[in-house]
Amino acid sequence: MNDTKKVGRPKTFDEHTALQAAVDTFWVKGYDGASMKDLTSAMGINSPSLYATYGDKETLFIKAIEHYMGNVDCSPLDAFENEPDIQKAVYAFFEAIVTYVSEHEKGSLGCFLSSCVVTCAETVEGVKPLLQTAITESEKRIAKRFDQAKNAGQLPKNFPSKQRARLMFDLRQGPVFRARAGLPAKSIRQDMACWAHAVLN
Amino acid sequence: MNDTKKVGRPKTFDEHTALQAAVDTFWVKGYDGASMKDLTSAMGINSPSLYATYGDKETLFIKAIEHYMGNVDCSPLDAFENEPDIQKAVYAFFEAIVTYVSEHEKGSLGCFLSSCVVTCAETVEGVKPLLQTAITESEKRIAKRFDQAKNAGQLPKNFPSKQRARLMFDLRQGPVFRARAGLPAKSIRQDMACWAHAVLN
DNA sequence: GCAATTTTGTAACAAACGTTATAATATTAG
DNA sequence: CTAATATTATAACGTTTGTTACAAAATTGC
Repeated sequence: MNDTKKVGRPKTFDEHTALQAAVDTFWVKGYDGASMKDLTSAMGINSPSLYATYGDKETLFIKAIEHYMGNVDCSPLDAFENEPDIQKAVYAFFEAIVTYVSEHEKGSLGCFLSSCVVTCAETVEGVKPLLQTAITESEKRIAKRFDQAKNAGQLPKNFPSKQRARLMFDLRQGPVFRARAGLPAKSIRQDMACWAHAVLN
Repeated sequence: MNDTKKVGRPKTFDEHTALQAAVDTFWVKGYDGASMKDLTSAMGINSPSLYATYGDKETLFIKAIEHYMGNVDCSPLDAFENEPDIQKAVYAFFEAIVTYVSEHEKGSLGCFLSSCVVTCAETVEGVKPLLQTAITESEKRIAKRFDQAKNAGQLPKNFPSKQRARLMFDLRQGPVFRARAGLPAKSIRQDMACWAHAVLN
């Protein structure tokens, strides 16, 4: 699609890779806590390149959120969707949550949206709508999987898919908070079987 | 206790009131997003008074957290502890949560600890231990109330108080996140009866 | 009333902030 | 090879940041 030959010096960095580095930087330091110097260093580019490619800091932040929402694999949701047995799928979801929030490759803890972006919901324009979209989209994905299980006879026909999807989403925020607070993964994991049980019964 | 007469010009502000204003400012703007000018304006004092009374910004932030943990009434926990019937108490807890996270008097949304402080857990020294204490203390208060209900015969003798306390705490983080994202209180409230049911059964 | 003491308001400080002008560099079109 | 163009790197811009001297103001003890 975008293979039209362009005149001029070619970019020396990959836009998506650099944007991912921005996500990781914001994730650890927060929007206001991450300086442009922090960002350019982590992204491996100079500020003029950053401004030309992504706009100012606020625009970069919005794009980082959109990148996270659209391109980053959410391993807990993936685990939930890919496990055929619904009982095991719910458990796999919570199991994956613990790993996701406490053992992220870049060392950042918790969840980018609920441990970092959330703070500037009231101060950075455009953040709130994105958060709301992230919430509702996640819930839809979960509810869809429940409906599939209902059709497959794995769940009773009156199983309230949407409500249990919201329950699963809300339960998820607990481990996220605990991990960000520095509580060890082991202590968080102890409850996940119980949480899965609460969702299914 | 501290009624020893002191020489010198008397303070023109109340330490606790000003500290509460600092909490509210941090709550809305975050640690890095709140400037010293924001803080002094909200607290109604000049920077030299602030530094003399509370120390630098980081120390003020820690003291604000401690003030919030120790002096601010947590209406959801209060509602939970004061309602004699345990079933109603759990429901009252979640009911109070919705009001607390979406209708705070100063306009700040969510929870100070899980919507604001959490972001700088990795960057501001001393924050993580405080968050961990807040989590475990909350769980202890909830578990204690469950034990009382068990002794009063309102709950079965094998009711897992500590685990359900953690469940209640984790469930709480969902509404906190939703409210901070700007979702209306009405949409959050719809699930609270179900969440209470999940805790009790 | 005078000295001692503590807090106040103003104003300044260096450092760091987000952002951009400028010029050198690396590519393509003709 | 030359002209045109897009991206790079350096360095600077004016603000805002957190923090602190300084002197005026308000109290107590003698």
